[in-house]
Amino acid sequence: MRDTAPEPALSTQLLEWYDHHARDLPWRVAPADRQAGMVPDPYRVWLSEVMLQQTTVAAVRDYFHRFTSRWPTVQALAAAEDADVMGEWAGLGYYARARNLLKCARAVSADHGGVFPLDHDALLSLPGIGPYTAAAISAIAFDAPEVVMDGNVERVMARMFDIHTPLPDAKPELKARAAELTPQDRPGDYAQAVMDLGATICSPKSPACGICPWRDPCRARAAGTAPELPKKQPKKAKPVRRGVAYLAQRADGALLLERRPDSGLLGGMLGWPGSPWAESPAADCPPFPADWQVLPGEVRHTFTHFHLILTLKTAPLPDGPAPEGLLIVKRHDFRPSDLPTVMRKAYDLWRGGAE
DNA sequence: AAGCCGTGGTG
DNA sequence: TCACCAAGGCT
Repeated sequence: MRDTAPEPALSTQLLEWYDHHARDLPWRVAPADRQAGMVPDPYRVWLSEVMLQQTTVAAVRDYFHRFTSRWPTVQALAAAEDADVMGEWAGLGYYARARNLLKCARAVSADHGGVFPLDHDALLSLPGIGPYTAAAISAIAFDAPEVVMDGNVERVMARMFDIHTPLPDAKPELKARAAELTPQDRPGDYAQAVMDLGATICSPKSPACGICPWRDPCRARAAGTAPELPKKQPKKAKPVRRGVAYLAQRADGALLLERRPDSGLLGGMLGWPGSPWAESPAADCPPFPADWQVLPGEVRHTFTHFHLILTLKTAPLPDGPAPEGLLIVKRHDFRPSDLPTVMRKAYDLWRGGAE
């Protein structure tokens, strides 16, 4: 079957390019080392792939180092406290990934003896591991000939075969094309090679077709359509929402925070108590009665599907127990780096004004 | 099964 | 400034 593949040489051309141009990434085994018999650690492959979901290599690097330094194995991660993992993930975004990361580590630890399963369907059933990540782990960690489909591969395939069908309708055809090119030999390196190609040369805006290892066979390059592919459905405009956040500090420096519910926006993360975020003017619903002072300035932040303008109010926090559902965090237990970015911006604006 | 879910870099 | 974009998964 592989012998009748229409373009048997293409994967080889790409692998030759990868052998010389593979990026040096902390979770990666270099092609020369891999061919010398070195094997990637599935834990590191899994952790990196989850972090890389919808996230750039540049943003992931430091997080990956901190996580692997603090939790070197999946068992160590499985034994971690929820709040510690959410705190380490703070700033990276898509916080459901962190919650599922812990669930997955605990499932691997409890149900699979601390070893990531080789079986593709077993991987797919784990929390936070979908079609892409299951294929990526199988290919990269186990060198299995899985078809790895992500945004890079979709773009590269759309250009290689000059496919103008808009996403997501084009997905089945793009996957079929990708499957035709996936080799039996070195599928793990091949998967990383296509993604490296998409991230460095076959980039979204201005692809560097002149130095592309696939410039000759690429149909979009020949047609001059590469920069406009893949076509995508237009996206909705983002509405503006407004809200109020309340920053209260006790004389000894302790702060009033909340642990957000596990589901929904910023689920499971620390944050300042506040009003709901709505398109109508922000309601005023302070966590306790006080003479709340409006802070000069405002916090602006853009989420996936709306812009947020946040007004900050401050008041002294009285002694005594925390209001219902809220959390008093002592000065020395509070780390701004535990906060998701919008909450960090609020803290920075407040502290900046205090100095 | 479309909508929800973060963030930082880029042009 | 602002829309677009990234090694997607869940519901």
